[in-house]
Amino acid sequence: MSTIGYGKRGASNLTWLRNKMVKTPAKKQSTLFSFFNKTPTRGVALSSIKAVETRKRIDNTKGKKRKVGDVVDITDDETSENSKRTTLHKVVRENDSDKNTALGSTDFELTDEERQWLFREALAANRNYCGVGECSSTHMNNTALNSAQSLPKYKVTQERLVTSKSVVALDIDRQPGMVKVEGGSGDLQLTTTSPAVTHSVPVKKENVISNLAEIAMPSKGGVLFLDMSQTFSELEKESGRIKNSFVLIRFIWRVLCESQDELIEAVYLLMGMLAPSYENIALGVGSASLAKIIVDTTGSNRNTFRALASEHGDMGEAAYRLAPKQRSQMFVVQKKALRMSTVHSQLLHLSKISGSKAQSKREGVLRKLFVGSSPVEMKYLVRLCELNLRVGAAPKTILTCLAYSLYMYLHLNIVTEEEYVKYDLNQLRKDPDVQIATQSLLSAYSRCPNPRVVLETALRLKDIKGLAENCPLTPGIPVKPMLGKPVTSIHALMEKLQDAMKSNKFSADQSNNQEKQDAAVKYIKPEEKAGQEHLTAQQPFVKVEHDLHINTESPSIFCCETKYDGQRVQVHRLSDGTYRFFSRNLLDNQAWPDLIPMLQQSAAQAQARTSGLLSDEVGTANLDAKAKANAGDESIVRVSADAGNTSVSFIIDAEVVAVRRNEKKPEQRAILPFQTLSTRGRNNVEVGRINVQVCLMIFDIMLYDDRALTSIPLLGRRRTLQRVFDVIPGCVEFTDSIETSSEAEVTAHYRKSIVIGEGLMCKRLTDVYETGERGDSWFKLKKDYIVEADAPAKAQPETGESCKDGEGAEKSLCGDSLDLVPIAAWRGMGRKAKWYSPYLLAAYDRETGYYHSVCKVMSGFTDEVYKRFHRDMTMEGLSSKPSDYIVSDTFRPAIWFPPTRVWEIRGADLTISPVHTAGQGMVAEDSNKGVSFRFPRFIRERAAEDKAPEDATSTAEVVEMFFAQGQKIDSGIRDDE
DNA sequence: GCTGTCTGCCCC
DNA sequence: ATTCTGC
DNA sequence: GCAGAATGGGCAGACAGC
Repeated sequence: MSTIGYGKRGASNLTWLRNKMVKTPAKKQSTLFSFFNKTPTRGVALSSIKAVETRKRIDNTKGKKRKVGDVVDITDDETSENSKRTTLHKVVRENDSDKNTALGSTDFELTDEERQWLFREALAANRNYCGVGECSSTHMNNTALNSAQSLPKYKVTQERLVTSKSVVALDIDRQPGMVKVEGGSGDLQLTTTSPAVTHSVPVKKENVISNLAEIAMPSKGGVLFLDMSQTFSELEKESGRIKNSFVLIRFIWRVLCESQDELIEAVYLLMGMLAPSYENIALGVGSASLAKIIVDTTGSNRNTFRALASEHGDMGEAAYRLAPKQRSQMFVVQKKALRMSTVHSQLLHLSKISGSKAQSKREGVLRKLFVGSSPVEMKYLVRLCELNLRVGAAPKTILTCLAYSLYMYLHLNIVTEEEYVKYDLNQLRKDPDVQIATQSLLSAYSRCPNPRVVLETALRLKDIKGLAENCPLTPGIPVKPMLGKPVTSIHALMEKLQDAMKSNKFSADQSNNQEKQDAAVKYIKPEEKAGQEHLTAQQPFVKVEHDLHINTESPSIFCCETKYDGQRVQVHRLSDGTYRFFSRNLLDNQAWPDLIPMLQQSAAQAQARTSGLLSDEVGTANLDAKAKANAGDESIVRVSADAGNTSVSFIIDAEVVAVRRNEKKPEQRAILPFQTLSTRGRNNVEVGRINVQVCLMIFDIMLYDDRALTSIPLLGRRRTLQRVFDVIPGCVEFTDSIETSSEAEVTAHYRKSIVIGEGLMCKRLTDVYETGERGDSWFKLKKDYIVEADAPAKAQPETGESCKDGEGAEKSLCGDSLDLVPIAAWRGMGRKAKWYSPYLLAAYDRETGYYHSVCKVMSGFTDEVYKRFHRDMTMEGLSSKPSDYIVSDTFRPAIWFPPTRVWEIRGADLTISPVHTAGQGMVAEDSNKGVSFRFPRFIRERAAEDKAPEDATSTAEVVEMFFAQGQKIDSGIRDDE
């Protein structure tokens, strides 16, 4: 008997065999083949053992005339034992009344080519679409049963099984509920267990496959999803970034050479994406439905799956382990090799499913994919569905590797294996030319985050180094926003800014670059005295002129802006006058139609002001009245348009905040908390029914009138901004900012900013807008980052207590922390699978003696601390929830703890919580809502003698603190004038 | 039509 | 959002 | 210092199920 199934095979075996294969001349491969049959490599072992039993039985039947139902093995040629020729015998029902199954008898041999191919397939382990073999009827039935049962919820009616001895091809066709027999004899009857549907599949003559190669070989070559899955697998095993990047480079290079038509899909999948983010693709498949589908398609059950997923901290791994590995033992199972483009299009298809029964339709699509995949493929299909590959290579790494691969392919013209292996990738890494190419691609992507555009541009131009220039900023396509880096004290901030000045970015090189990149802007290098290391605060150091005639000179080194607690938006106005809004993560954001007339007004006023055309109509426009108009109402647009050309394109960076702006008394106008903003509708927002008013706080401009401003310094961009927009109080404003070089002024602005907003942003005025994230020249300072010792006002006596506001005391300049009791925990996922994560924390109600949950924490623990807590607290663990713990019953932690510890937890704000129970009923009218903690993180464990659980922050204190900050927010009136 | 559950390259 | 880890 | 990973609170929206 020879059976080639598929299954997990040790890498060493696989490699060894593969090498053997490559090095063995074709003639000898038949020998190898039989060796393979008898060698219990993992995954074939089971079949091999059974093969022995089978062979014995066959020996007993020798000499008898074969009848239908007899077992004929695939053995070495019976007539010449030594020749090792392999024959497949097919014995089928002759004389069968059922015409569908009367097939006649066919014997055929494997050609060398076919055998070789089969061998390869077997070696490829999970390229599973080929399994050849036959066995005793008992064995066959069992195997068939197993095979079929491993399909989603099928069971096989045994007595109607195909009668042995045939090459049967099952084409599952990735159709749940559809199993098609393409060859063989008899009926294959499969019954689904849920729902109860029976498929009786007659084996038709026309489906008999006479040429094994025909069925077994993939329709075309190229790089398959299997190859991709194995690449992922390799990445996960290794931790070295460089080593892994070589694996990726090779893979992408292979795709370039062998499957270029699928390159884009491949790159998307590698990046864990399906489309540019601004296309707002969402699969609608989360962990719950994924779990269900995995359970279904592996024929497993919920508890087994859960246990496995929890043990490994990974649903993909659980799927991998549950996926049937012996599926094709007795069949030649042909499933079309899963192609990367198929995976991509099927997943994309998921996102397009909506409406009633959407869930089951999505499950159907996924089932098809899963059933048609091998374990490794399944593992990464699961990960892809989670859009979280976690193989240590996120989009940026992929893009870097893509640049290398493209470089090798396009610039070095490496297109064959021989050429490839000759190349030293380590050498390549150091090549300045390659580095330029890499930077160029990354830069292109950050300005045009659309893999398809970048790739197609590269392939069209056959060039990567010039990619950046050929992927310009485009209104309508979001750019990656600059992000701020947290700093923990004003002192640290000043140091960073000074350091930044020393490593002066204003080298001659850069200014040349800027001139090249942006012809519209002329940058004049600051005059430098010979030998001067860096510029001092006293001298004007930036001067930018461009054709907006903005004179920008400033003695200041940096600017400080209030950081508002709202939502980041990138606003684009296209030259046709349409507006688009993008979120921080570059999603197309439909939530702000009411901003359109405001911006239009602001731009029109500015235009009128600067061109001296300010009309009364524009100047006195009652925006509040107009803002209530529908977005489609052109009144404002028309009025503004009269004032000048307001369809000039722009891209600006801003924060949307919720405001109360329509109050008559100015002191009642206010910026509202983030939680209020978040209650606004998200899509199909109708201007007339908006319940939360918003104000746009603008702070940067990246493009104006189709000219990129990203390469001019912040100072120039700020001046441009102030020129092309007018403030409309409560609607469009600039962030409250100062330009300064003095620590005292920074501190003063910080004090102001933590009242108005959530902190301070500090930026060097010399910095260009570096789309993408690598330029960390923006710093953010928030109250809760600041540690006590570094607080600007050293008003707090050193008590060892956390930095908390005392009653009546002046507000401290550092954030809140709570002393909470860990009462439960879940098991971590991924790299935290060995530990508890997150922990559930509670405050103590001193009146009732109950513990009420406040938040979960997963941040702030080092691995060591995780280890220690896991070790110690497992022993303390309780199997069920103590009755004095008041927590939402939707929480199902893995373990509960007695109240023995107190942890200091730091966070930003206290929020009204629909799930946490501390202060329940005391903070929101007519509701049972409690209080929770935003951005919680673990700081340290308090010594038992220092603080007992009963001394932890009480629920009453939590409520008190909530109201204390609430007052602050409500009274935080903007200084409108 | 109401409620509960799940999802989100969600927003922070 | 925050934070830690490996490179 | 970067890149990656693992998670926090809480909202609207979309479905499923009654």
